[in-house]
Amino acid sequence: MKLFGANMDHARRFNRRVVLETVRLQAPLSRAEITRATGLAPQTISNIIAELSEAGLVRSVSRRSGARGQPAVDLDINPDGGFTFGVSFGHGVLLVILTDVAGAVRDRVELDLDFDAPEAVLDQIAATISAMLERQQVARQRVWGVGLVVPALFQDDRLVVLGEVALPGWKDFSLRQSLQDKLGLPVLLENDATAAAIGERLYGAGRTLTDFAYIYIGAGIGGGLFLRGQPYRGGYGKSGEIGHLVVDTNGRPCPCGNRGCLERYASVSLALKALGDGQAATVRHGDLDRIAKALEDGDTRLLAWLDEAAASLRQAVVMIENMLDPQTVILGGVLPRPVLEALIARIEPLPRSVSLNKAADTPRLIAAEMGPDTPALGAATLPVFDGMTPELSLLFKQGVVERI
Amino acid sequence: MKLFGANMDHARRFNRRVVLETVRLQAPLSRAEITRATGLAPQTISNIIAELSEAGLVRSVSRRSGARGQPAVDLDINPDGGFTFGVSFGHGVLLVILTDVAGAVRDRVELDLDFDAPEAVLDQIAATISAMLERQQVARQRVWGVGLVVPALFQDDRLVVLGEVALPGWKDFSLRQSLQDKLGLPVLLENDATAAAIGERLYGAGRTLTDFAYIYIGAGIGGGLFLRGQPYRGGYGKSGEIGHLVVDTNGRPCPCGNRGCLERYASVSLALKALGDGQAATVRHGDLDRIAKALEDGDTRLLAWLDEAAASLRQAVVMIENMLDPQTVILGGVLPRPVLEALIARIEPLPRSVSLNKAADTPRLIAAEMGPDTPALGAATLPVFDGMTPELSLLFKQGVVERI
DNA sequence: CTGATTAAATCACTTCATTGGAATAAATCG
DNA sequence: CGATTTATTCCAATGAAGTGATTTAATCAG
Repeated sequence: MKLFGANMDHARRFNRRVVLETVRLQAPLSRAEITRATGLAPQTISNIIAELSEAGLVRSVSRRSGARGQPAVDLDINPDGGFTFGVSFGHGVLLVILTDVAGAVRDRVELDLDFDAPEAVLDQIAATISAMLERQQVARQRVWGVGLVVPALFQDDRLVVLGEVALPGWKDFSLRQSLQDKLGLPVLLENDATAAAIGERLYGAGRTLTDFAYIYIGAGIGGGLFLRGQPYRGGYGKSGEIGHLVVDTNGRPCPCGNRGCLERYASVSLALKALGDGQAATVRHGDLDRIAKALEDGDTRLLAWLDEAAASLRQAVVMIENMLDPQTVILGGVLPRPVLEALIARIEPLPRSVSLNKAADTPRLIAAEMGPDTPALGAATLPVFDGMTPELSLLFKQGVVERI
Repeated sequence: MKLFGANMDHARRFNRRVVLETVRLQAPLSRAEITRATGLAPQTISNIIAELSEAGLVRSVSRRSGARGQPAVDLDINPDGGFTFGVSFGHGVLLVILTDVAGAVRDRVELDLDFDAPEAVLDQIAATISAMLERQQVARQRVWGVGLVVPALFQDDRLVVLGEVALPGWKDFSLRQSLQDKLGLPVLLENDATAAAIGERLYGAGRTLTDFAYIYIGAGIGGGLFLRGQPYRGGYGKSGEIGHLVVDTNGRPCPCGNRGCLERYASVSLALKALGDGQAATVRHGDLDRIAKALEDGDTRLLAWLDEAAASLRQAVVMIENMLDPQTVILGGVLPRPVLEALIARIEPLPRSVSLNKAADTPRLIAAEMGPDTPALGAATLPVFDGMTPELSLLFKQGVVERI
C-alpha cells in the first residue's frame, strides 16, 4: 500500500477538473457562481477559465441581464472540445459510436460481428474509426480516447471467465493494449455494467448522484457500483458480480456451484429461452426487437419471465440496499425501454430495507436513461470520465487521459 | 453535489497526513525511505518530519548502520504524541479506555451500566474520563478526542431503529453533541461494526488492507465496510446492514418483514437463547464468559448454534464477495476468541465466488484481532483515524480533529 | 437623464508549500 | 586514508492560489 503525496501540479490539475466538472453539471453558470460553488478565489477561477477556454473545453454562451451589477458571462462545455469513441461487442453486432465531450452522439456505425480471430476484429474497428473521423471532419488529435466494452470481467486486461456467458476463444488476448497500439489512441477497457454505470453518472439518471448501484441486464447480469462519486471495482477489480447473488436458497443450480443465483432468473438469455429460442447463450441481432414485440403482443411466456425476473431482482435490490445503502438503484442494460419499465413495475413495491427511512424525493429504483445503445455509449464515456473527473487519486495514476 | 477546489493549505495538510500514515504503517523507517514511498522531494520530507517532530507526533529512534553512506535515522510514531478515549455501551457495562496514538491501551475502566436517563450516563462518562486523565497524568489538551460506540445506526447523530435490537428510550437524544459540550473535547459517534472495522484497519488484521468487509457479531449482526482505504457509510450513512441479508429465502420470519435474515441465525443473542436464556435480546455482563465456557464444555446446544450460524454466515460472505470483491472478509465482534475461531472453522470451506481467482496469499476469511474489548477499542481509534488518515476529501470537512 | 449602487471580472502583487541543485555529514569499501 | 555511497540539509527558485484595489457594466432611484 503506497501513499502518494500531493504537489502543486496535482492541486492544479485537480482544480482544473473541479471547475470543468462544475461547469459540466451546472452549466450555464458564470465565473462568480463557480467561485461560490468551489470555494476557490475569483481570481483563481478567472485564470482557470481562461486556460480552459484557450484549450477549447469551455465556451462563453451569453451575458445574463435583468440583475444589478456587471452582467455575468454564462459558460458551458464546448462540445467541440473533444471527442471519444465507444466500441461494444455483443448481441451479434459490433457497434462503434463517436460522441463529443458534451455527450452528444455524432456518428454511429453498426457492423455484423462474426467472431473471427481477435486481430481481424481489431483491424475492422481501426478501419471504422478512421472512416468516421474522416466523415465527421474530426482531427485525430482531438480524440481523447476509445472506450471498449466487453460483456465480461477482466483482470489486468485479460478476460476472466466465471459463469457460462462469455466470449469464446478470446481468453488470453490483451485486447486493450493491442487496440491501443494499433490506433495510437488511449484505449480504456471496462465491463459492460461498470461502463453503463459511468455513462449514467455522466449523462443519465446518475448525473447528480454520488452513490448508486447499477444493475445491468444483458446476456447475463452484471452490476456496476458508483461509490463516493467513483466507480468501485473492488479489491481485485471484480466487484459487482451480482448475477451470483443467491435469491432463492433452494433454487436452480448454477454453474458457479451454488443454487438460486440471480442470473438463473433474470437475463436476456432467459427471456429468449422463455420465448422458445433454444440457443440463447449469446444474444444475437434482432433478439431484442423480438422481446419488445412479445411484450406488445402480451405474450404470456414473456410475461411469466418478467414476473420471475422481477421477483428475483426484488431480492437483489434489497440486498444491495442493506449492504451499501445507496442513494438509489438504477436498472438498465440492453432491454428495450418498454420492457425495462414493465420489469420495474413488477419489481415494485419493494420490501422493507435500510433505505425505507431515506428522503422521499429519491425513488429506491429507477430506470436507466441511455437506451439500447447502452454498452457503446457507456464505452464512449470512459475517456471523458478519465479526463474530467476530479479525484486526486486519479492524478497519481499513470496513463490517465491528459487533456488539461 | 458541491465540489471543492484544493489550495496549498489542503495539499499541505494532506501531505502531513500521508507522511504520518506512512510512518505509522512502515515504522521504523528513515526520511529517505519516506521520500521514496511518497514520491515527495527529500527536502519536503525533511521539512515535514521537522514539523511533526516539533509537534511531538514523530520521534527518532535509532541510527541504522552496516550499510554504506551516511546512516539513516529511523523514525516512528511517538506514542506520547496524543491520546484518545474510547467509550462503549453494551452487554451490560460501560467501558472506557484510554489509548495513545500508537494504539496501546494506557488505562481501562469498566462500570456497571443501568440505563438511566442519558444525562446521568454522560455525567458518569465525563467523571470517569477526568479521573483517568488525572491518574495517568495526561494533559487534557493532548487528548485528540473521544470515540463513542453504540450498537445501533445513526442519522445526523440520532439513533435509527430498524430491527429489534436497540437501546430503549434514547431515540431522540443527540448523544454526540451533548457529550462533546460536556467534555469540551471532540466526540465522534459511530456504530459498533464500523468502529471495529476502523480499529482493525489501524491496528489489527486490516493494517495493510484498503478494501475489506467486517462482519461484526454482537447482540445483533452488523457490517462495516472499508473501501479504497476509507470507511464506507453509504449514501445515507447506513451501509453495512448485513444482518438483514437473506440467507434462507424460506427461513425464519424477521421483524424487518422479510424471511431468513442473517440476524435470525447468527448473533450472540441467539447463542444465549440456544443456551437456554429466555431474555436474550440484550447481552448482559458475564454472558460472553458463559458462551466461552459452553464451548469448552462441548455443550451440544452451543455447537448446534455454531453450525447454524456458520451456515448462514457462509452465505453472507459469498454475497459480500460477489458484490464487492474485497481483499478479505474479517469476522469479529464481541465473541471470545476461541468461539470466533470455532465459528470460522465451521464456515470454511467457502463455496465458489468471484474471490476464487484472487492471489492465494490473502485468505478469504480471517478473524479480527482486537478481542473482547472491540467496541471500546474501535471507539478509541475514531479520533486517531480522523486526525491521521490522508484523504483529501476529509480536509474539506468541518470539525475534523485537527492536530497538524 | 444622471449619479448611486451593485456585482462581475481583472490587474498587479503577495504568499507559501514544494522543489531543485549544491553542499555537507557520516558511514563503508578498497 | 582517500574514494565512494547515501542521507540529510541549506538556499534560492518555481508556480500555484490568494488578496486588495480597480475597472467594467448593468440596474435603481429621483
